[in-house]
Amino acid sequence: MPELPEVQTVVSQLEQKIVGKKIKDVWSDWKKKILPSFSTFTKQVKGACILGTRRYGKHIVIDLDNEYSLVVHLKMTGHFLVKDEANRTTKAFTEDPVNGYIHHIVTFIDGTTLEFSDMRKFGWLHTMKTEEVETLASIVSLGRDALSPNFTEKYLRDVLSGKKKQMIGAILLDQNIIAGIGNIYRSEALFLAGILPTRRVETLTKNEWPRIVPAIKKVLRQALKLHGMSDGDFRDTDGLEGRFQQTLYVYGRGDKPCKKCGTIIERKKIGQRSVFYCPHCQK
DNA sequence: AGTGGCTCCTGAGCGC
DNA sequence: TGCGCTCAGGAGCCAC
Repeated sequence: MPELPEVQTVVSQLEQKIVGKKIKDVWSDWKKKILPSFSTFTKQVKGACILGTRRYGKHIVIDLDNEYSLVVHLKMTGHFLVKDEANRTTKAFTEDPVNGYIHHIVTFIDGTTLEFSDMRKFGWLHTMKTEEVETLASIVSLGRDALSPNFTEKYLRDVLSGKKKQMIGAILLDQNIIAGIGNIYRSEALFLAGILPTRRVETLTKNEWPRIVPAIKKVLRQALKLHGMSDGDFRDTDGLEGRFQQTLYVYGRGDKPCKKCGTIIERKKIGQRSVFYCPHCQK
């Protein structure tokens, strides 16, 4: 569920909230998702201070001042909560069931905690030398970041020149081509671009090509502004929902009328994932 | 090269 | 009421 806008929301909030803090202790009740091991993790982070945060596609990187870094993937339902004396008992933390699946906790010496809630336990944390972060397999293989200036129509055309038979809907999900898009924003971006997800790359016209990259950037920027979307499980570090779901045109709207033309939105599977599209607005 | 299926995991929603 | 089924989904992996 967390895609680029949600992950960037978390990275920005962590930058504001935990940089400079010193780690006192760590705890986990789901150690199999801490790599390379919980004991290594403990040794490498205890006593270190947070230097800063970064994002690679959907990966979160938390750099420490001891030459180690913590790389995190939220996968589907993972999210970070930052709790302190002042906010620990807010309703978002105590009453929202989505925030109640805490499996990992980092405690700072000032009493603040960085907690990782993850209902489905797919998310992972991986400690390594800071200099090794960019060599991690799932990071080194990433395509250009969807919001980076170097993600351009030319880049997309070049990288897709060897993938003419693939469906554009599958392309948008491929992190090794474009980093950051997930199942929600691929449907939304293709709606904005007016292109059916099932279209093969080789059939895209000269009028359609220039619409793809701007549509992707537009939908991601809009979502980022609203702290992402939380139809399901995403929460920001305050435990609060994003607001983008109110602006969805097609995702999750199967059998409902298109907000632009009234045609019934259809749903289909590409791979194992649902894509939603308007058969009238998208060609 | 391009698909399809399985896996990790849990909760929601459904049919009976 | 409660059981069992299916689905949701990021991404790696394997098979055809």
